[in-house]
Amino acid sequence: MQIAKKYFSEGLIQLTILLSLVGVRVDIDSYLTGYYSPLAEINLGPSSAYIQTPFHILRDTLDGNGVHPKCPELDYFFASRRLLDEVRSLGSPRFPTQLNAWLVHQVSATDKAEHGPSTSENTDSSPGLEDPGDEAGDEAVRGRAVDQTSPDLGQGPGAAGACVFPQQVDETKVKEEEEAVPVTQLAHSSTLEQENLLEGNPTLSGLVHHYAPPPTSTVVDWSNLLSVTDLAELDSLVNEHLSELDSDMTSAISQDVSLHDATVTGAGAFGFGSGRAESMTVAQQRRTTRRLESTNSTLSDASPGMAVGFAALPFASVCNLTGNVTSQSLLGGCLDEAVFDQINQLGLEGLDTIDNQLMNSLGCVDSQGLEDLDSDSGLSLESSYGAPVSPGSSEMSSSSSSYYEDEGGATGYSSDVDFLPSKGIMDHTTMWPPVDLSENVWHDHSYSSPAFLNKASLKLPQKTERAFSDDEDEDDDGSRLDERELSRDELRARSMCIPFSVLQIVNMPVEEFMEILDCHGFSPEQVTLLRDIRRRGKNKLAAQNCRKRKLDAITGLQEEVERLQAQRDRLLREKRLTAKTMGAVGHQIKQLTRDVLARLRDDSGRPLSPERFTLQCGANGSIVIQPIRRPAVSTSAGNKTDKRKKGKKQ
DNA sequence: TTTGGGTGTCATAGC
DNA sequence: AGGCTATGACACCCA
Repeated sequence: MQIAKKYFSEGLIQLTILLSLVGVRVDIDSYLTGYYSPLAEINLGPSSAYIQTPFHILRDTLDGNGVHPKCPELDYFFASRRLLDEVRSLGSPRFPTQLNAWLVHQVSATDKAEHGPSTSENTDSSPGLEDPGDEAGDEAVRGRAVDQTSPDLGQGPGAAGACVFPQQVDETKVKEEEEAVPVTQLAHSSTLEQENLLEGNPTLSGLVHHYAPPPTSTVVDWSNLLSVTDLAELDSLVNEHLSELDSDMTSAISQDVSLHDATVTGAGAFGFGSGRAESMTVAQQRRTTRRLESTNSTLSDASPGMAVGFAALPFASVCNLTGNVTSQSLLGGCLDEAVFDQINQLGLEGLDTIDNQLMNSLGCVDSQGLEDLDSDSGLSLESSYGAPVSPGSSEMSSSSSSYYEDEGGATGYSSDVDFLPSKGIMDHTTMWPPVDLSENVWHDHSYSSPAFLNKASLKLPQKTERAFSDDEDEDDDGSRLDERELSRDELRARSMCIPFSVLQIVNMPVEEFMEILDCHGFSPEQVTLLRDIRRRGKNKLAAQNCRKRKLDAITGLQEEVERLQAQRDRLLREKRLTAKTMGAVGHQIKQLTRDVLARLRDDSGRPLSPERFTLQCGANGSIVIQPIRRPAVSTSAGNKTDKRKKGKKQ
């Protein structure tokens, strides 16, 4: 046996070198020499191989081949990188693979002498695995497992037995913490070696691939799945709930089989990888393909019917529906309803996201509206309507000369001439200063169109034209045009001998307006008219502004509605896809759980019944085998409680 | 004749 | 207290 171990060790090293040279990640030293759990790698941040080393990029490029494959840092990197690839390729908990290796370890440590063939051999029902080549491969795995086992591994989980039941938790807890990482590494290493050995060995690879259907389309779709880009949010969410799950794992009764390699790392890997998933190279896709095949190989080696490959097919096919798959489909780290709770909370998060986006979008509208509301200027027509300055603005009011500008005031509809000037009154127009007569901008509907600034394009109400045409047919065209443009207030002002235009009255500062009222000796009627003209003029502009803002708000809301509808449709599609994916993952997890439990043995050597036990995964990677609580127990307890309550009532 | 949009004006609230 | 702004409501005009 020592010769066989030595043979396999040396051969493994050589094979590792060869595989590394051709780009296949094989890491033995990382698990034999150091504590480099992927969780620690992630937590350590820059020290993490996944983060710090650029080899994961260089490795996939031609330039990356320049890195020596036996570089120690590369080994560390390959350890985490391989784990990430495994998780990425599987998209589900890796515990079958790891537990498979763990069982190998168990057999090699304790039960080999008693049971002879390894557990994997016992569980192998595939006829192909009965092939001598497979026996050799299995033996190789066993040999490596034994060979790589450090002295303290003999006291590891294998020595502790297949299952650690609750009463053994206290005794083994400390030991588990100390030995979890090495055991995990051993498990991973052995499993990986098995995979890589299968890949590197044509015979074994062919055998395994015989049982692991590697549909190319599925693999490619899986790669597409990994190129999902909308996973960051889900990853963060899942990470949070993984920590919550960790706190809930109060009854750890099994060995730490480092499922966190698949769970936490998986979440972290997708969290990190989602951002750059789009840039996944062809080499990565090929590697992913190879990983998936090797994963299938491993599980097919154990139980073809329960192989992950079969279970992953619907999952991958579901994920094939679109590339926009949420990360729940890729997590698979939680084995219980927490996954679906995360999905549920994902929906809430999504709603929150929608709400936030909606609020942000509405906030823009509101802010704009508030800006308008808070604006001292009642007019914001400067940019929209060609009005140079808001007449009602404080800035405008502070400028004593600005109201003489040619401002596009709204034309009052002079058609409603209830105060038509008489001929005598019209004579007062000669008393007006020339500047007033030259300012025909009163009637300018520049609010609606800047073109109204052009007098030639003025469009006067027919009624106005008709009204003035009755009185001023004999006037020349120029003066008649001026009269046509007079608003009702302008006519009133003229009739009241007020030597100011409406525009002046409206736009002059309040101080100046008050001074005019006080110093010009106007009669009370004239003062009232001046105040009314000013009030109506300002209110007219305010109404124009108000309507403009209303139209803008309506337009903005319509655009917002369209955008939200599109977003809603997209989220609904994602929701449906996520539900399908999670259903497939749940099914897969159930299958894998049954597979794992079928491989485990209790103290009497009988396989654990899936009906009696279940697997729970903690955020720290620990796998807990928990007995299923019978509903009848709780029911009976509930009945007892009810009886007690009834007794108390009686 | 009806209808919808545009506009001015009034009333009112709030600043 | 008075002015200003915003806005709803109303009336009118017009295509």
